[in-house]
Amino acid sequence: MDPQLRRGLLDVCVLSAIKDQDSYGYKIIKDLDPVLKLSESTLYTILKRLEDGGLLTVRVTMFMGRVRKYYHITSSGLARLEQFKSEWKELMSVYKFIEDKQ
Amino acid sequence: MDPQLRRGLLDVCVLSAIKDQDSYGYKIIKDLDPVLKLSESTLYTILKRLEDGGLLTVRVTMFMGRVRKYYHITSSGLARLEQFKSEWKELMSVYKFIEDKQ
DNA sequence: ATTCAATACCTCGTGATATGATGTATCTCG
DNA sequence: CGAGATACATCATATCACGAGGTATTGAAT
Repeated sequence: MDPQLRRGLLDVCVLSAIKDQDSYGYKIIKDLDPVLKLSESTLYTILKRLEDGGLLTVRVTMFMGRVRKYYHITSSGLARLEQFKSEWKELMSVYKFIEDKQ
Repeated sequence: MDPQLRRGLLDVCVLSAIKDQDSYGYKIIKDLDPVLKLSESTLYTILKRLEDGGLLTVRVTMFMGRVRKYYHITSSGLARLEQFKSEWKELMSVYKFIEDKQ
């Protein structure tokens, strides 16, 4: 897929992945893999940005001797997902314009 | 609209705007305005990139004492629009994933 | 015992990019 | 004459995705 097109979905995809229940980096990548391939460097960049923006919070845990960081969506994160739905409608109308030309 | 989301559409919107008939910068902005607001600096950056990529060609003309550059879509440009349609399907499947979580 | 894959985190540098600010020049209308 | 529309362009900045590379543990296979 066109990288530009991907970008608009990255943040919301990650937020979606932790929406129903808290998750951690490695698992998010595996969960999203069928729908969207993410490298680790990309994901951790996104997670950091979302944390800085207050869209999620982090909880550090230990599991089998390894550090594991659980990410939890905030109300702002949920609002972002909500906002995305309306933005998608705008996007669809732009797409319609392009499609009609074809 | 989320700037990230916009980005994926910029190139194809511009290509769409010149698809049916050659056009020039100032007119492209006016034509796209109802569907997508573009600043001049943004558009000229895009046009330059599309030209460099061989997706369009430029023809310099004079009109009423002013320089006017007409942009013409190439077969690569048309192919890009074609490709966009299939990419949009991929994008829709990602969107479905996000939507289903809501 | 050693090797290798899987799990799990992270940082740094690079290249690509959109955009505001700014500049140049002409035509038209009041 | 002055303002607004027409029409182009460049530069600096900020944002961002991503590959490359790094650290460390567990568990299974050789």
